[in-house]
Amino acid sequence: MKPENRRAGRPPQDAAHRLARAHRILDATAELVLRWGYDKTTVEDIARRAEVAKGTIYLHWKTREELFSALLRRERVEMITEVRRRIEDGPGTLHGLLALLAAELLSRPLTRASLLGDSEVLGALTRRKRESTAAAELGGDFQTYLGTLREHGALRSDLSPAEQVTTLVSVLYGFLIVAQMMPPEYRPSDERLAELLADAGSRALAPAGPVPAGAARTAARATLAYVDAAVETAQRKLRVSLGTEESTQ
Amino acid sequence: MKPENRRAGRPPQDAAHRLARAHRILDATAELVLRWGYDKTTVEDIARRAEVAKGTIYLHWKTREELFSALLRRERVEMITEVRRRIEDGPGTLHGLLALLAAELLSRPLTRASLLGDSEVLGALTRRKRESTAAAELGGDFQTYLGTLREHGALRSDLSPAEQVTTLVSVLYGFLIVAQMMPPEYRPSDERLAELLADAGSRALAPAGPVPAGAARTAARATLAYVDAAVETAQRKLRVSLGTEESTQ
DNA sequence: GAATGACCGGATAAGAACATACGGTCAAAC
DNA sequence: GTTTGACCGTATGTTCTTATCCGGTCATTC
Repeated sequence: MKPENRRAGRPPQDAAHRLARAHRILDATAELVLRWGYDKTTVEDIARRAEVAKGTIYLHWKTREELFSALLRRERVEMITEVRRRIEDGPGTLHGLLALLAAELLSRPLTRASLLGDSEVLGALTRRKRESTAAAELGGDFQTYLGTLREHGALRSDLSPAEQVTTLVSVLYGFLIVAQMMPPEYRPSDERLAELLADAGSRALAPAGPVPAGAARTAARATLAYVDAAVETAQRKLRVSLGTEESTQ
Repeated sequence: MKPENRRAGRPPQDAAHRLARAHRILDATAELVLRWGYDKTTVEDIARRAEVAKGTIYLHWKTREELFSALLRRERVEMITEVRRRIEDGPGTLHGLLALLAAELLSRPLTRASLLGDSEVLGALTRRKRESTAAAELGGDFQTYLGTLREHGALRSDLSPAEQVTTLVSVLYGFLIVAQMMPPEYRPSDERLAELLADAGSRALAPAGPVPAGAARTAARATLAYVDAAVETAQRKLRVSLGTEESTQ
């Protein structure tokens, strides 16, 4: 309506520009959500901060919710990629993997909030579908990973695969939630917490007898393979959320 | 006002009758809270069901909240007493203690709700003072118990006492909360869950090397002593809540 | 004294009427 | 074809007012 539109339309915008713009929008979203929380962050706020029109956001995502889903998925990619990068320095054990995962989870407010169902930050988004939560998105590959470790004697064999997953998830959640509830003066540092968590988790699944020769090497390979797969999965889901790739289902 | 009072006043009521009546009121409270939840259960409902007048309840407790506190404390006494009874059949290990505690917690709706902060059942009571929650009421003795085990080589010594408590509390919470979140078809049975929990908890604190000779016997004695102390503590707090004993502080 | 239940007042809910905000659309501008 | 932002309808607050409820008290009864 207004004739003095600053600049409507024009440069056809190639794919690279489109992608950069999507990330700019996600940057703005992350910043505002961390400051005000999901409930109080409006699409218009985001548009203003990303310096695009509101309608432009809807050229990328069909609904507000899909926008936030993309944000969480991008965070998840960053997290698991960082784990992938740092795991090469370590021994490639379950213990090491848990410690890295915990440390990364603790240092990323959005991912942590999404995992813990922190309604302070994520508001109504928390109460939504639990299926597509971080646990579920990375959980599928995880069970097969544990299965591999078990087959090679790197894990105890008297728990079913499902029970092993339950055990690890419980330990993970337990430490994160309890730490959050503790008064700060009693709370261990994030590094120490990651260590305690990894310790408890790996001990819970440690094999009864001595580890077979060569199991360490096999385990390290399986761990790396799992993390690689998890990175791949996370990236694929992110590409779907960014419209870079069609959803295959 | 009404002249046709069924029967006001009379039998001076000795202490035994008083106590029996207090328990009748608590019975009624438990039943109604389990059915309707804390928020929806009124003092008048309770009075009606316990067949006393509303004012009579205030002869026992100064406020509604103190009444519920008494209820939770009574539950806690029953729980820990049952643990005390059943632990004599077992080996008196930390593993055995955890398994019994978990099993009892899982089978007692009110205690479980109070521990998990289940606002479905306990409503506003959940959001109140976290200090006097089950964890805190039994936690003091617990840390000294773990200290004893550690001194005798029955626990690893590379975690501080506080870290040991944090670890066990995290494992306990984690299993209970995660189980509650799982879809029922994946959830292990309560017995199995208690077993997994006890396994994870005891392994997390297991000593590095072999257990010193005689440590098992010492540990069993310490475990029994702890449970006895916990029973004693719980009973004392209950007596305070029932007006049987003055609060000493 | 002991027990009762009518009664009190503050808190909370229910309802109505109104205002605002926000997710999502689309005709117009380039 | 791309981008925009005014516009739409609904969902969500806000501000009153009114009604009900319920924790706690206490004069009355035995």
